[in-house]
Amino acid sequence: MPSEPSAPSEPFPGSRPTLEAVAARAGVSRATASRVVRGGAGVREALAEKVRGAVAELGYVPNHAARTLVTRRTGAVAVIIAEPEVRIFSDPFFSRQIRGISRELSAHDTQLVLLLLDGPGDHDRLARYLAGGHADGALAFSLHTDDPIPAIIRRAGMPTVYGGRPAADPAAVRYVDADNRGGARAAVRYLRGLGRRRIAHIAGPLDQTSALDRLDGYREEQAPGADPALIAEGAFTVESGALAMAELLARCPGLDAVFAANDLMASGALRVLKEHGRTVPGDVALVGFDDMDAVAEVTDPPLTTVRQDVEGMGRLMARLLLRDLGRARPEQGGVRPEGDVRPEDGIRPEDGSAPASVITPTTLIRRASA
Amino acid sequence: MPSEPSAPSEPFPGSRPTLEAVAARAGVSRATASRVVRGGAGVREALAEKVRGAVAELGYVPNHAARTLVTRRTGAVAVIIAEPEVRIFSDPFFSRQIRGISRELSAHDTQLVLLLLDGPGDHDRLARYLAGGHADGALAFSLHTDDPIPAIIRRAGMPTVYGGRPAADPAAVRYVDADNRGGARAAVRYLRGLGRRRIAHIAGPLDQTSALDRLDGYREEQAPGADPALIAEGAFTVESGALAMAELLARCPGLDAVFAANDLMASGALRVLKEHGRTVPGDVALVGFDDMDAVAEVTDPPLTTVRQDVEGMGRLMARLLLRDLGRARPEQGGVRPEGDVRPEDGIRPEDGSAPASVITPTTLIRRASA
DNA sequence: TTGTAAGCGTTATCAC
DNA sequence: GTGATAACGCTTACAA
Repeated sequence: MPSEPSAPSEPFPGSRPTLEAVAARAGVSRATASRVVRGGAGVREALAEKVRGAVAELGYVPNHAARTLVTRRTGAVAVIIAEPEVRIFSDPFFSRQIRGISRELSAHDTQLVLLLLDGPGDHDRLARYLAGGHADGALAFSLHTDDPIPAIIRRAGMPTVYGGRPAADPAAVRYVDADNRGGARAAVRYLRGLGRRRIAHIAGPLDQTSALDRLDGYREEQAPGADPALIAEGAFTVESGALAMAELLARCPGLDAVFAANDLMASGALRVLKEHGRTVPGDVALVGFDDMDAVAEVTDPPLTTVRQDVEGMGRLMARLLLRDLGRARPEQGGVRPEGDVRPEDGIRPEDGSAPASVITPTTLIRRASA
Repeated sequence: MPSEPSAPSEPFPGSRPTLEAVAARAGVSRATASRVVRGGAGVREALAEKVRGAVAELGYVPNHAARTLVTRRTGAVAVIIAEPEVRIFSDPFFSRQIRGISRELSAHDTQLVLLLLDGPGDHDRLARYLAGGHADGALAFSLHTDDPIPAIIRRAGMPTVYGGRPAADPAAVRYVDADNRGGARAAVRYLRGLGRRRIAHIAGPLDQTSALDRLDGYREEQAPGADPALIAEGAFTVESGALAMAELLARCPGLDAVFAANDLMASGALRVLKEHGRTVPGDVALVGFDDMDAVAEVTDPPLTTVRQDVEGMGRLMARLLLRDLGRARPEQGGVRPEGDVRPEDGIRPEDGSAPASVITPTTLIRRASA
């Protein structure tokens, strides 16, 4: 005997209506009801209409667990963020990226499960989570050279896209990164165009590829044989920028420009420059990186800086992953093999090898500091 | 005939081992294997040991969907953030709160599903999501007076805790909020203690309770009959703060202090004060709110401001919700009825009525601007 | 096109 | 204590 002879037109308090109830209500089999709920291909319109009616009256919503159990697809993507450093949350970088990711995922009815790892203790949890089949794919941010997380993810064997080029074996994975090197070059070139000749650099922590790439870009635009004393390493924080600046002033009192690897460090540098009686941009021109508006627009003077489209990068990460999951966006037109990502989205890395990673462009934003 | 006669000692490539396989391997029934996997109460130690061995050898991880299907518990909590305004992501407020939430949830093996709503178009998606039984409870941030989201959540009928006091019917829901009024009072009191007498206020958008409460606090500490022209409304952004400051200077050139409802507006105000030739804190003392370090430590001079423990508030939200879900933390000691939240965590609202909401304390952080 | 029925991997209710 | 066995709600061959 099938469930209720006649389902109530209002959803039950507590237990939600099942497909069985919808089928009964519409006078069809569960199979047909299921077909209609999933798009209705191959069902006579008359019946489909009845089923849709029943769905509406009953307020039916598919049970996700049941569906996942049989399809083996969760409709969810894990976003993995390791945060050994507090820094991550004192700048809006991740927020922005996540917003881009979220937008793209929800456009494809995919849920975002956020995994914030607090330290090595959480690695087990991550492994268990991925193994448990909670998510169909993963988006991860590669932070440090020696991060064990990529290995854990690889072991889980699910499609993954990284945010930022991983330090280890970047050719083996898919990633989306800003054109850090190009952005740095543009910054230095701009300073040179201003007539500056003794351009210092405050680098980020050199176990992160973004910091390394910016340093590389800086070096490439320097006059050959430039003084290595013009480079100081910071940690992407305000304080470290201040420290580095003090060090640079001591070593090279004659510097007339500074390119800092991010805005936070630039703001620290700015403070120290003022304390030492240097005017900005008069005595020293200053350029940052990130265009983190909460900082760059707030300093005095506001920072000239290199902008990266963080939200766009997030969207791109999600899009790449969805493609791997076989859920490329339909409204985007036909999906060309390896072609979902259009030229405007970024620049392909030279190698052009298997996992098509994407490098997104940066722009120099002129404000008052240089 | 049951599945494999003898399971392989290495996990299959592709399909993961099931409980059935573990049971077979250990020579017990599926029921017993299940008991062990879930804690092993009521199973002879010898057998339990065998099962644990099989689990380890096979690399067994429970299938989440199957478990959810029968227990009707997902082990996930939805975190709902509406972001009509870009502001949300240009300040680290949500990032911090989410980190607190994440920490508490993962300590209880609960997943965080992030729902970022991009506008009214996403309301359907939210309703469907909640109805689909993806999550056991919800954490939401109430942003505006007329937000329809609370109604949607209520209709879904799941335990919910709000971040920030909702404008509508706050007594009907559980929430965690900072002591905005108290913080504002402390700020103004401090300015008065400095000998300032014409203290202006740059309020936040008055359709948010946080802005309202800060305004109330300001008013309460003002000398009775203070000039209402000393109040200007902003929008929690740098630019709006600048605009408000210009307006205030025009209306009340004699002002000697400003209390801004957040740091971003304070920084905008600071810029305008300088442009008008006023020194800070010499001519005008300035106090912000939030202690958003990326801003408060970066301005010149750094901001004196009111700090709220955002991460702690996030943790508290999660803890309250977990309690409602019957998953109060064990290591916290016995769970007293309505008593999981200790006094140090915050101040109970006066009413003391049913949904025990929590108000967390604020602290004045002295820097150079006042 | 539509219906029947066999799972999907667990948990939970019983007997034993 | 332990083991059959019936759900849980859905998708999907396979038949009709």
